[in-house]
Amino acid sequence: MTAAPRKGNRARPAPTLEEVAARAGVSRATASRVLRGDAKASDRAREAVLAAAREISYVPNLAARSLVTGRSETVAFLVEESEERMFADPFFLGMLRSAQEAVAVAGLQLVFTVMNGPEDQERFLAYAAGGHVDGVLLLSLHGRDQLPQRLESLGVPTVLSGRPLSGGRRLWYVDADNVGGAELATRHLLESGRENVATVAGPLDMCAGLDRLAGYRSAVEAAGLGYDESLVEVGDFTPAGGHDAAVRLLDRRPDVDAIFAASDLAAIGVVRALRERGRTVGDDVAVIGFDDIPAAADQQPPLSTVKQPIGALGTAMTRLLLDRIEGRSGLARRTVLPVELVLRASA
Amino acid sequence: MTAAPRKGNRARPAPTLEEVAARAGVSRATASRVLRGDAKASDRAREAVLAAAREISYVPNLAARSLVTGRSETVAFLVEESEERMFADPFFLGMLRSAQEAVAVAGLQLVFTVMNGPEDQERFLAYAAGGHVDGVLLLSLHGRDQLPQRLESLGVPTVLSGRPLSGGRRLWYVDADNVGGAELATRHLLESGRENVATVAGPLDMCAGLDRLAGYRSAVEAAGLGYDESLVEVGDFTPAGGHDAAVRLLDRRPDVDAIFAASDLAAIGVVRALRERGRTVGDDVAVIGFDDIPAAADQQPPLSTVKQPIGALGTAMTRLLLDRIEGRSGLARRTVLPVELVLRASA
DNA sequence: CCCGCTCGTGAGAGCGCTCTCACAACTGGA
DNA sequence: TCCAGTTGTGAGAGCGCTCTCACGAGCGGG
Repeated sequence: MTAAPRKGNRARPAPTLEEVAARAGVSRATASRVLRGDAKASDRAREAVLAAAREISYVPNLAARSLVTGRSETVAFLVEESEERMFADPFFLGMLRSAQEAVAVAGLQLVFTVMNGPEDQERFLAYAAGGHVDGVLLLSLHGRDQLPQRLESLGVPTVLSGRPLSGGRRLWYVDADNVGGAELATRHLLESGRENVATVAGPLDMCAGLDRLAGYRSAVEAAGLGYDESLVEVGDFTPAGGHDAAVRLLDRRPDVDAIFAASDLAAIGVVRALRERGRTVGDDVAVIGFDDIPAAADQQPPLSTVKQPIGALGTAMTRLLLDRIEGRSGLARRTVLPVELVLRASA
Repeated sequence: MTAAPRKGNRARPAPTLEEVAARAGVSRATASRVLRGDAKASDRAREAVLAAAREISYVPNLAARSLVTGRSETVAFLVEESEERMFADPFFLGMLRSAQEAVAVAGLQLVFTVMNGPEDQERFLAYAAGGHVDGVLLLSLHGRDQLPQRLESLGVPTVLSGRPLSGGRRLWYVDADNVGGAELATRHLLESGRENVATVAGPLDMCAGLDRLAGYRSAVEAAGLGYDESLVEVGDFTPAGGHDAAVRLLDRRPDVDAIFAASDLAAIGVVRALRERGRTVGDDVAVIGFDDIPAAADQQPPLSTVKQPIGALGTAMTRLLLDRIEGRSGLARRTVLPVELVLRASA
């Protein structure tokens, strides 16, 4: 480490509350009260303090405040994905956007972190538990990762996007109705006369992947068809993963006439694979995705999909976290938002 | 304010350095030295402290550390745009991504803020000057906004994306060669035999808009053609703005046979307007954009453009800011990265 | 054997704020 | 007139850490 100057390159040290108080002719306590907007302060004192603060461009030192209040007025938005995936997936971006908006409305700040490996996790844990954030919004938890449990046990309130694979009873989360949405899509395909309705599932180490597969299965069985494993191919939530899964699926079952893909991104890959095989999307093979990302409507043909309320999801997560931080009681640990089927030309 | 519990919902108060020291049988000073990785500490002390810390799950309180070091190990990524624009523009997203990566590599955290109005600005100023961030990356500064100057004067090192309209001598920034890129594009259009080369300029309250217009003008004049205002229409960096500007342009000058748009997003709007008028893009009217966002290559026809090194821009900004924070000397206040012409079917 | 080292250590002074507590200065009802 | 209640204020004790400084132990060279 070089001999870095403290506190930026500021010419003189930042003014302190002490100086404001002295200038206003009151005590530190009174100055603090006024500056925090505490009701009990005389008008005379208030004006003097405010004027003094303005005159010397006083800005309260947040670290000092934080030290005593135990609050940082900051929450973290943490994504367990590569930067690549984070920025390629409109779902994550939509969540980031709505979380950022909701946090700003509440007057807090958002720390945005992308987590790639275990060492990132340790670093983040130290950061969060160190008191630089009041809570964590956690997206894309994989497998049985114990991160949320560890955060909670260190006293950091955490809200997940999506039901976790383990610890679902004790953790807090907001989710879309993945099972219901997958049922909706699959049932529609079945009812529109398709005979061999396949699915390109999402990653099975994530609850969204499992739930959407469960919804598919449930709809198939409800139609009295029996669950046929040869119609199920596991992919992931990316176009490449969807494409490859569709290729494997078509090799095995060329008679497929409908595919429910576990995400729109995967569906885009599925459509590409179908084209490569000379199949017509919509007509020959119906395709339904999941998410309703903006690009879905721009596909050729426009992609039918299960619309997730992405903005509402992000807002709900953030509100829940903020309410927990505020110590509000009577909050539900789990919130499940409804989804809806959006039919376009692809199905 | 409700009576919120301090420090989350933690059962017992977080362990302090004091407790680690007691458990390890050393002083607070020694424990601190070990935990910070300070060289001078005996192996015996080191092991004892590390073991004690592990046993009681000690995590240093960052607010306390911050209070004495004056550093927060956090930088802000601030965009002066609406959430809408921030998330619709791949340029901003690319900058966010590369900044986030570079900051993480350095072991710091990123606070992500979108600023919509003047009151947001005041709030951010208080936050930044309050010591919760060590520096600011500022994007999309409009007009003669004095925010960077104010930040600097409060001791917060700031690095801008793009040369500011005012204060360019004293502020720090990283920019692409906007003038050169616009010249490149315009010259190419001229040299490929186009006679009425128009431009849909960017917003003129931003340096990128002005510089790209200046580059266009310089190329036109270098070709001995004289600057014709009827071939210039001001738009903004959005598809809608580009579309509307192109419509006005085509109304006025139906003889236009080439358009240089100040951004790819604007170019997409221009192409749409051209189509609506029954003009063929590439053939009838050549179009070149600016930025080389991923969507440029996916357009029909693929869009020629001036490629900005978005990732390198974000990385350079971040490195510069971190170097300033570290107090490194001999840093250049301005960095201008080269651009290149990418030719596709649209020109 | 003593001097001047280096090296690890601990005591203690803050960093700038909030918050509790005690107190003085007023109120108004008996 | 007195006493309870209210209201604004200041003194002072931390919050948990880092960092300076002084000190004692250990060392080799004169």
